[in-house]
Amino acid sequence: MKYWLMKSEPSCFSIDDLKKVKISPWDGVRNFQARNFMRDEMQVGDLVFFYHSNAKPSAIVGLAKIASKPYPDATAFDPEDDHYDEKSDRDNPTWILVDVEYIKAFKEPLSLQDLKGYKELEGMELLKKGSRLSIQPVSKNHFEFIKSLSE
DNA sequence: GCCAACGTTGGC
DNA sequence: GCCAACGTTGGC
Repeated sequence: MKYWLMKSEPSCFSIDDLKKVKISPWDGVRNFQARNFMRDEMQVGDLVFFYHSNAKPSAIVGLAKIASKPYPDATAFDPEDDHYDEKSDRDNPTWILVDVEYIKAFKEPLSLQDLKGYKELEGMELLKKGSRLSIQPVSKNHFEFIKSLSE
């Protein structure tokens, strides 16, 4: 069992959107590091913190889980899509994703600012200066600590 | 809207 | 393979 944090701008796709559809492909990722986590390391059943970036405030807002094995991101082949990538080959797709399934939204979002106040979370990728990685592993200790904060 | 940090691209 | 230019992310 691994633990993850996945960022999304709520104006684009929020925890409420995921709640409505229950399960959704995590499409549009165009960063190799983030892709590699989805392609190589995620397992069905892994738990995920859903994070709202560029939000007021930016915060961890809920819990989800990985719900599929990796498969190609269809939006990369759609010229009408914002995330179209003309260099991605259907026979050898560049962009790979997994499905994410809603578990719950936290009663109170855990804001980035608040999270920075806990010494227990020192070293967490999300809290590092200049951290932009949109999909990142979370250690078991950090995951359980944050989950306990949400309860 | 600003800007720091970081990733990607392309000339050489 | 270096690195300048450019684009994107994301906090503030």
